[in-house]
Formats: sequence, C-alpha cells, structure tokens
Amino acid sequence: MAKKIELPEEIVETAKMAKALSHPVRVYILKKLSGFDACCYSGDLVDELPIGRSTLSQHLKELKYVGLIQGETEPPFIKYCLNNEKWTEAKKMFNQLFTEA
Amino acid sequence: MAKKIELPEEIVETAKMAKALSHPVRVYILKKLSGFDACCYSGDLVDELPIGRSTLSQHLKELKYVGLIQGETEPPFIKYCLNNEKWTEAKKMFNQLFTEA
DNA sequence: AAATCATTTCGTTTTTTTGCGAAATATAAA
DNA sequence: TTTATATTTCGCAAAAAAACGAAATGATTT
Repeated sequence: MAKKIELPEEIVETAKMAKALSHPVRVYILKKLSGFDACCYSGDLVDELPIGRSTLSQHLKELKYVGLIQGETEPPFIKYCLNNEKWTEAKKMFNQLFTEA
Repeated sequence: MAKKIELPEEIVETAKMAKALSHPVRVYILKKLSGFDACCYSGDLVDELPIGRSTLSQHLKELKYVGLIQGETEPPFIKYCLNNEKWTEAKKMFNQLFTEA
C-alpha cells in the first residue's frame, strides 16, 4: 500500500487559484480587468452585473484576498486593477497543470 | 447606467471548469491522469490520499460530471482516465482567459 | 450459494459559499 | 454642519460543498 501523502504545496496553491476563478462574476471581473491597462470601479460593475452591491463587494474582497486584484482608493471611488505579478503567477500555475509531464 | 448583463456562456463555462479544479484532491487526480497514457484505479488513489473511500468517490464523480475524466469498468476495478478532448477544451478556456485581449 | 473484493450510493453532519438588506464608514459638496 | 455619494461591513438565511461510515451494488471466486 502506497503511503498517504500530504498534498504538495504546488497543488494546494493551484486549487486555491482555481477557487478564486470558480464563480462567473469573478471570472467576469478578471476578464474585464485583464484588458490593456483596464481598471474599474465597483459602481461600474454593479450596474452591469446581476447582483447587489454588497455581494459584489464580497467577490472583490475574495479576489483581493488571493492577490489577483488590488484597490486603489481614489475618493470617493475605489479603483480596482489587476495585480499583474499575481495574474502571471496564476497563468503559470495553470500552464503547468495543463502541460503534461 | 449600463445594462445588467446576462453572464456570457463562455464565462459561465470557464467558472464551471475552475470549480472542478478548486479542490486539491481533484487537482492531484487530474495531474496524475494527465501524464502520458496515465490511468488509475480508485484504490490507488485512496491509498495515497488523506481522505476516505466515499469522499474520493465523490470527487471522481464531480470530475466525471464535468467530463474531465471517464471511468472504464474493468471488473472488479474501474479504470479512470483523462478525457483528452475535454482536457484540451479546459486548457483552451484558461488560455483564453489569461491571454489578454 | 456463500464469501470476497472494489467501488459507489445513501444518509447525515459540518463547513463554506453565496446572497441580501440595513447599517456603518469615509469623503466631498452644499 | 448637514447632505449626498461610493463602497464596505455586519448579521443573517439559504444553498452548496466536503467529509464520513454504513449499507448497497456488481462481479468473481470458493
């Protein structure tokens, strides 16, 4: 019987990133922000998306938490932009997953 | 005020695929199966992974449900393999997401 | 026919996620 | 200083995901 393994950090991290992408609203936001020099405000998004303000705020918080986006306060707005380093890191993770050994 | 959109099918599908990848155990399984000509049995996995049989079975079911893997019955075992078409499709989805417009 | 083996399904519990509206915060304008 | 605006946090409810053990299934061997 093979030994029970601890799941490798690499795999845990990939799953974490996938979780951040596992809701359509979050994918929508990231797609929007990953365009050239694209940033946006919470208000822009809430007008487009079929969810309430507080719900949207939760999704933004999650994306901020995993580091994929960052919010720059620009009163009275908060300008959200992609964190390009993290985005690249995520891209690499998925590339590696899909590039068979 | 911009119009509330229905989330595009492409985005919903990407989120669905990401959800399938949002648990470390499922990432582990897919990584294992995506090696060259790699297949395995539930029993192999349960020996390696720190979860019970029925829990593993649930994860396999989910991966089957989204079409990423398929089980070929080979009594008294069930041989699980990657569904290569779907895997390629998933790869494309993430490629598209990460390839800015 | 009974026992065995690999795996799944069922029933249940716990935890996490999603969603909302109301209230709070923080800033700017009147 | 009151009012308005943009956004978040809080408190809650509903839904979904994760996990387990026990029982069921389906095929094989004794």
